[in-house]
Order: sequence, then structure tokens, then C-alpha cells
Amino acid sequence: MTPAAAKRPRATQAERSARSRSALLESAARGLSRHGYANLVLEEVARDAGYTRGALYHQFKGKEDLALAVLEWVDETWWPEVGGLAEGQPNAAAGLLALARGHAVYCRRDIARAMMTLRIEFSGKDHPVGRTIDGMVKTLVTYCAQLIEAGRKEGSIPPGPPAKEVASAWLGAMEGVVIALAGRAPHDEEFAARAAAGILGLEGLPASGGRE
Amino acid sequence: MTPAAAKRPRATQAERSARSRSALLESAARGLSRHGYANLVLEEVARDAGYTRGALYHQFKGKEDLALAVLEWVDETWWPEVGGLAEGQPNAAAGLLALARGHAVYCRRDIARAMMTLRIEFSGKDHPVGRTIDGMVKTLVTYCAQLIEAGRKEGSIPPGPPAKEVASAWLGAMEGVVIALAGRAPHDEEFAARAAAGILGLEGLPASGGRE
DNA sequence: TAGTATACATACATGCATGTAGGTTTGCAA
DNA sequence: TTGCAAACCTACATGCATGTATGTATACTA
Repeated sequence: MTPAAAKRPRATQAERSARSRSALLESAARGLSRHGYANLVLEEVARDAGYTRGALYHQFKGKEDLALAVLEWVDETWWPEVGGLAEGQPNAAAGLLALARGHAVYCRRDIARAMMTLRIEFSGKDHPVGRTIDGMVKTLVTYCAQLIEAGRKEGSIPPGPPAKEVASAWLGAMEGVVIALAGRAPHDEEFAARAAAGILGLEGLPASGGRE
Repeated sequence: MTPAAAKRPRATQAERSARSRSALLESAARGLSRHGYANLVLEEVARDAGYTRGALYHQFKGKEDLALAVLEWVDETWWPEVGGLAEGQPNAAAGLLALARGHAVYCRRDIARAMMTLRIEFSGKDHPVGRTIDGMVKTLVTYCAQLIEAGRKEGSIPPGPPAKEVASAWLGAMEGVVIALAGRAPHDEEFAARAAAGILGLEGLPASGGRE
């Protein structure tokens, strides 16, 4: 079917649109990182992407829709890139440390701040963006809490406060560290792992030098 | 002098003004915590304090001045309440853990978020609020870095990345944890200390509840 | 090659929050 | 009590960003 697709050098129409859309998304993510939602001015977003607000309003319903699209994009890229890192590890503790390192690496593009900014601005608020953020955080915290409980059963993580509380603290520490270091490799990764280990109550710091 | 001051039940005039000012300040701090700077609407601030915008504009030059006053207030209360906690400790490592715990306690009033919000919105920006925040953070980081270096010399803190980097990460983790737990005692304090210990590279978790 | 839909730009309208100016009340001093 | 200076309130003016409506160019279709 669609023999044209095979012949044509590029699906110029759809590709053009997709190109614009992702350029706008990337610009919006940067903008959200730097200015937050309220201070984000759509004209700047469009200009930084090489367009005008007209293009933006053609691709997205409005500011809110744009922010939600950024969140969706983050959600779709985070899990394959970072979320899976816990799988291949020998135990849950190592998995959570790998997650921490992976998150730090992932956040070297200035997306971490976008998430944190939106979370601070909207978390707990009765707003579509707030609900979306809270949903994402809840999913992540639940996932980490499961890892923690598994780790406690298998003995790789010592007992302590409720797993959900630990998971919340773990995530908070992650984001705090990553933002504070703002992608300054290689320490961002190192400190994320250290903070994670501390929160979980792990004693020896594993692989803190580069040798596992 | 001013024998009136001794006679009068209250310095009604000045006291009235001070009362209004601090009520507005407190309301503003809460508002900044919840909504951030850009989303902070001065009418709400005034109303929550029992006034109108008129009173606010009588006490402060405007929104920016109000935010700066909140920062000044935080700066003036933080050091006596928290900053001093490092002094009485046996070594620098213990001092930094005490600082972490103290900060968590201090932030149970929702001031932590106010700081973090403003920091995220303005840090690195060419704006009076941004410069003030950056100054405060720089002072704190420098102070912590000194403690870290002292701790390394005396052996209570193991060597590692540059002290300033460690201090930045330490502060970031603090704020992240405190925000994530949002004043949910007693775990906020516990996790702040754990994260701090992890960042610093301390092995045994000291005084983590003892019998847990 | 003509027609149409899509991608994008320009121009206008609206709302909302800040800041300011002018008024009213309250306290204090002669 | 009279007068003045505060604390405080009400009403207006301005600016800025969003959203919408309309216009133009570029790509696909027949």
C-alpha cells in the first residue's frame, strides 16, 4: 500500500508538521525549565523554535495543552531510557541506585527542571497539569516503593519507614540533587547515587569510583 | 527618654503597623510556597492577612519588594534557628547532619517551598530577587563547604569531589527531601539526615532512631 | 493546472494583575 | 478640640499575555 511512500524522498507534509511540533516541544521544555509555566511566554517559545505563535496554536490547543504534551513526551522517553535500568540489576538496591544514576544522566538535558518546576507550580492543585504531574509522580513512587519492599524482603535494603515514604524521599532527593548540580557531569550521577543510598539506608557506597 | 513608652499599654501606632507588616509577610510566604512568584496575586495575599491591597502597597513598594522582604525574613530567622546548630557538635560531619535535621524542622512551616520556588523561578536570572537568592545560596554553600573541608581534615568526612560541589549537592538534596515530604514529621527529619549522610559519603548512619 | 487542505503568519479582542492616585478612618500631640 | 500624620481602602489606568479570527503560502490531489 501507499506506493508513494516508498517512492517519495520524504513525506514532506507530515514530516514538516512533525518537525515543527517537536521543535516547539523542545523549545517549550527548555522554556519550562528556565521560566516555569506562569512565566513561560508563548511568543518566546515559538520564536526560539523558529516560528510564531500562529504555528504553536496550530499544533497545540493552547498553553495548557503544550505543557501536557511536554509531560507526555517526558513520560514516554523516561521509562524506556531510565525506568528499565532497574531490571538488569542483581538486586533491588542496585536497581534503585542504577535508577538514580540514570535519572541524573537523563536530566542533563534540562528536562529535570521542567518536571520539578511544573511539580512545584501545580502539585496538589486542581488543574489538568497538576493532576497529570501527580499521576506521574504517584506511578513512579509506587514503582520505587515496590522495589524497596522487594529489596527489604531479599535483604538488600534494611528495614525502616514505610516504603512509600522512602520512595517519596528518594525521588525528592534525586530531583533536588539533579537540579542543584544542573547537569554538571560527572558529579551529578555520583551524588544522585549517594543520596539514593543514604535515603535507602545502604551502608557501603557501591561503585562510587568507577569500578563495580 | 520616651517616658510615654513606659506608661502606655502599647505603642499602638508602631505596633499596629508592625503587626500588619508581619501578617502580610506571613501570608506572602505562604502564598509564595503554594503559588510561586508569578502566580502570586497580591489581592489574595492581602485578603488572607485580613487587609486589602492598599495596606500591602502602604507597607511594601510592590510585589518585588514584598518577595525580597520575605527572603530577608527567612535569612534572618534561618541562621539563629538552624545555622547555629552545627556549632555545638563534636565534629563537622555531625554538624552537617544536625544542620540537615534542623533545616527539615525549620521547613515544617511551609517556608522551604517558598525558597525553592523562588530559587527555581529566579536563580541565575538578572533580577533583584534572583540575585538575592543566589547570594543566600552562595553564602550557605560556602559555609557548608568550609564545614566539609574541616571535616575532611579532621577525618570525620571522607575525601571526594570538590567541597563546593558536595555542598551544592547537599543543599539540593536537603531541599528536595524536605519538599517531597512536605513537613510530614518525623520522617522529614530522618530522611534529611540520611540524604545528607549519603551525599557526604558517611558510612554508618548515626542516631537514626536507635532501635529501628 | 486548477482546486483544496494543511502549515504558518498577522491582526484584533479580551482578561487579569499590577501599580498609582485620591479618599476615609484612626491614632497622637498641641 | 483641633490638626496632622499615620494606616488603610476604593477606583482608575496601564501593560502584557493569552486566545481567536482572518489572511497568505506551501504542499498534496485530481
